[in-house]
Amino acid sequence: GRLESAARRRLAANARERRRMQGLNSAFDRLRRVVPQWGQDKKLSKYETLQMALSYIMALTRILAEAERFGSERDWLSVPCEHFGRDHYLPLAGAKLPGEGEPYGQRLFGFQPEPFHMAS
DNA sequence: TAGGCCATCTGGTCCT
DNA sequence: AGGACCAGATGGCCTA
Repeated sequence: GRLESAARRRLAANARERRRMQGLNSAFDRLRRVVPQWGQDKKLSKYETLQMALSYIMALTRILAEAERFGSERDWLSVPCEHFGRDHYLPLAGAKLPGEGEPYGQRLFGFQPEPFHMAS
């Protein structure tokens, strides 16, 4: 009777939770596809995906800010890539970067994992 | 075999 | 009341 109904509700809740997590995971997959994966053969973990998205957004923001400084699009397009230096610009197309051996994330956009701060 | 990452189950809390 | 969200526990799989 009541025990059976409770068990049924628990099972339904489990299924909902499974679906919810699957939705979350498919969102992570979508994010993985738009985040750079420079020569990385195995997929980024969830944590790495979030960190990479953060670094990527910040890098793009930096590039946009640079573009603003150059006024017109024509001026911007004529700027040689070398202008930005290694710290500001990294080649696309999954090229292997110098400094292999280093942890993956640290080669990208100067990515450094930051310790979390506990909310108080 | 230890450590990292993950999926799933579960109970608690909040919201509608 | 029921669903969504969350965090802790647990067990499986993989790699160094």
